[in-house]
Amino acid sequence: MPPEEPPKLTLRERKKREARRALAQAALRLTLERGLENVRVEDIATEVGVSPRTFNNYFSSKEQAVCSVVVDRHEGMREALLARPEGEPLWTSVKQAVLEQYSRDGEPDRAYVARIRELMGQLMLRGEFLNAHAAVERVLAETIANRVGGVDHLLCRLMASSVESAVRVAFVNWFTEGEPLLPTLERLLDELAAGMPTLTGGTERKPEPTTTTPLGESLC
Amino acid sequence: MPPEEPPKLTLRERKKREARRALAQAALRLTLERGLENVRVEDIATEVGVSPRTFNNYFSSKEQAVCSVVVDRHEGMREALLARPEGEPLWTSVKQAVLEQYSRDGEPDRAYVARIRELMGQLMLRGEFLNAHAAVERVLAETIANRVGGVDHLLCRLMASSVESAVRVAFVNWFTEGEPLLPTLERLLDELAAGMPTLTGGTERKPEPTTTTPLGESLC
DNA sequence: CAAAAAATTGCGGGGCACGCAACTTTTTCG
DNA sequence: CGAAAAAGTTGCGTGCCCCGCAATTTTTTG
Repeated sequence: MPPEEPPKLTLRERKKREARRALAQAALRLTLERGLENVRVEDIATEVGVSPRTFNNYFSSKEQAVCSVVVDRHEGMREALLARPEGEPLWTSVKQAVLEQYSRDGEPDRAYVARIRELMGQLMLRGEFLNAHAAVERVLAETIANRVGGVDHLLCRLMASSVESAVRVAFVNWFTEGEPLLPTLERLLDELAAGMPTLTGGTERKPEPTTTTPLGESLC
Repeated sequence: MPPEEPPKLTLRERKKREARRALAQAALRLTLERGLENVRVEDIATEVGVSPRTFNNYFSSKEQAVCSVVVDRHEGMREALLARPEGEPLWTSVKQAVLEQYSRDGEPDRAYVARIRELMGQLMLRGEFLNAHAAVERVLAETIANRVGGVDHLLCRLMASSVESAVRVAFVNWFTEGEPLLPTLERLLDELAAGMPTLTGGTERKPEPTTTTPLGESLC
């Protein structure tokens, strides 16, 4: 029987992706349901109908599986940013790309928020979560560099990093205070673009060439 | 025998702190020496002359112990920031406080840097490391809020978060590129304060993405 | 369709984190 | 002071996790 559609990806590849997705999804669902400490690798594997050993072929820890959703966002982020019109100011592009990315899923329901918030209490997850964000950050920096013509890599990383900061802050504010995500996010990005004048008083005068001790290096 | 000095802290408390410090130090030293995967909890405990079980009374994981140095920095950060003169512009205060904090330790010798860099390859540590930074971030936000009179908590968190972003970016640049930490850090903080005009302002266009997008993400 | 390439699985080992129940040290107080 | 209480340490046992290895099954290739 000839396949109706000859997909670009080999059968093997499709199965792999599907398995990975299923495992991640199961991991997240179960964790939201019972809390991470009550989910054994075996449970996740069973849920998907695969051996526990196989789980570890895809993820090297439960935490990684749960957080892989976050990582998956970077692909969309890259595309969104690259899709912005050429002449547009960089800050506008970034802002729109980010906002677009985070308005995909509508405002989530209350119970869900509560669970997520609870999850973040789980320290195990926080590390992995931040790790995932760091991955997104890298892609964002790369894309920004690409966008502006690869001028100053350091600055691109700074921008990516602080944009992610805004996202995280808005996110936390959302699920702890219950305030809507997007308006907050937009405001924070605007503040970033302006150097946070609201806080610093707007009148930012040049403060001395800063006679700091220039040579020391820090450890870890 | 009457105690020469009546320390504020009870004997019990002093012993506890000392034990914790010793364990953290041993953990870091051994990890730098052999790499995290070749350090068992037992090794660390033995080094300090305490039972493995006791180690877990202080830290709930090796990683936590190794990264506790970072966490300890937040105390200094708060003090430094609060010590800045009253009228000083906020950005200056923050900048000085951060720079001061990271110029404490002197010579960074090459081998040491190499080890640290290697360490950051260890994903296990990255999560915990980022977690530690998040803790610092929290304290910083609090202190900033305190400094400016608790106006807008959200903005304070944004500032703290993006400042930590700058620190992280400078730090990574330091141990991957070998460039000096403090000048970079100073520059990044200045850029932050100005909304990153070098990237966004000036010539607001840079077509030709050069299509050199490296697609693969190395981690996760 | 058979050989090659790649994925899944069971097994076993080395560790880690932690609850629990002694046991020891420090602190408190009559 | 000295005994009870409070707090810290330790050994033991348990459950789970991660991974290397080798055998097996599935998919791809020529």
